[in-house]
Amino acid sequence: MYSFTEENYLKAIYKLQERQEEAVSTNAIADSLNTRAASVTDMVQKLSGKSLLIYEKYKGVVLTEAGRKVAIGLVRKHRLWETFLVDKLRFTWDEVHELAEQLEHIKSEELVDKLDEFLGFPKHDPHGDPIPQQDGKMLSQALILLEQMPEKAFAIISGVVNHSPVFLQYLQKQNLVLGISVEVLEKNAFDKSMSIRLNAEKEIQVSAEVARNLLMKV
Amino acid sequence: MYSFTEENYLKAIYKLQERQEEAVSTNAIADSLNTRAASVTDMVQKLSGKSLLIYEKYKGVVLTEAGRKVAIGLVRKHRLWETFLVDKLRFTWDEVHELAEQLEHIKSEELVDKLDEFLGFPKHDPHGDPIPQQDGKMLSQALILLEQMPEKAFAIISGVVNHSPVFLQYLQKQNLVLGISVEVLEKNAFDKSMSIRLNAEKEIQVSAEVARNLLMKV
DNA sequence: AACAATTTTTAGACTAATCTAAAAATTGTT
DNA sequence: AACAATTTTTAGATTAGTCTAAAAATTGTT
Ligand SMILES: [Mn+2]
Ligand SMILES: [Mn+2]
Ligand SMILES: [Mn+2]
Ligand SMILES: [Mn+2]
Repeated sequence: MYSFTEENYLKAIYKLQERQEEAVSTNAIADSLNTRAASVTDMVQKLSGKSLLIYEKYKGVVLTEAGRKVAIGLVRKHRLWETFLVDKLRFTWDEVHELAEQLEHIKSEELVDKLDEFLGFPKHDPHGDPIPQQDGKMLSQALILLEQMPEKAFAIISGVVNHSPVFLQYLQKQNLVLGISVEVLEKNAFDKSMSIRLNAEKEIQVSAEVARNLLMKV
Repeated sequence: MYSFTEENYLKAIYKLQERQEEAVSTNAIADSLNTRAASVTDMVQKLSGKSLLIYEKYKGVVLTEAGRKVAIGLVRKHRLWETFLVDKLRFTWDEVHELAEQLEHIKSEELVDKLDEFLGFPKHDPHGDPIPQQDGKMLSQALILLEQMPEKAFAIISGVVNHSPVFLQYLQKQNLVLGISVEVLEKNAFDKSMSIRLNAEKEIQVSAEVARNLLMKV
């Protein structure tokens, strides 16, 4: 078993690696974990010794298959717990991330699998992120940003880029939640704000900042 | 907030204090936490500095009201999580203790209260132990041991003294589970074993060891 | 190619929690 | 009351994870 701290490093590296193809830098890891580069160097040397990642001095790190497996297991647990908190305990989607950060470190394969079953094998968490299955696979839909949609196009709100509570609370208040259908009425060339219609009913304005943080399924 | 380790010490001291009136000894704590007396001395000095217990050199420790509150909070979380695992996730009563040992350290008042509500405010955990409420109070029924019951008496199985998985599995197999009504048919003077009837139906034999580990509600 | 800026590593120190071994205090027995 | 046995505390070390400051390597710019 891996320590709480080791697990957090592996998940952070996995998330950084997700976007880019290159090795993950020491500073990038330090930033994402709110720690110092020196601490990161120590830890990646330790994780390298356990064959969870490949580390070359001054070259950054890449997870091994073993490291990736651990990280995906953590993502699976994190997203299942978030789903439990929202679907069963009636937390709102802006309240669950920090709790899931704790719960994802509970050690038990059986627990996570039974939780998965109890929740009805959900495919997505409360933020629209895909939930990895037992075998580590997860379905990734092709989503586009709201800002990329042309006028007159239709799509369904299916995810968020920014996961901050303040953004999620704003979306909730505007009823910009998962599953809502959106029609683009007008794109303002000046400030990139948009007029959109929700569920063929209410018409609202959203800023460019909002438009570039909403993921849509066409 | 208190560390994982501090919490474990507080709960262990609380449990040891429950039975006896006197101060809890260093060795008793060391035994119950599988650690060394020297480590216990260090930690109780630290907890004393935080006013969670009263420590006098060579005299043992007693929890303060603050320390007691923390410990009861942990017991509440432990027993609610056990109830969740059995009632919702379909674990058996012999499987949940170790998992609850992890889950009881998740930090969130709101989570435990919502879990309580989700479970329908249960009064007892899967082993018959009372679940403390938000205010720290818990109802304690007067229970007696099966071995103390006279012949021809009736009572309901309401708790266990020994919580070990092997004992719980044995009880399950014999259908000696919570809620079953028991009639004492005969007490064997030689080996203290007993003949009992379950739910006015099946008749079985239980050893003295079993009889002194089953708690009954008259 | 040389130098400056940035990134990364190393060296050394700190904290929380633990241990062993030895010293000190308490308890039990004669 | 004296001494032995037991319990508890102290002293000093260890491990995981972290930090700051300084050294080393890499990258960017002229
Ligand atoms: Mn999250
Ligand atoms: Mn999420
Ligand atoms: Mn338990
Ligand atoms: Mn229990």
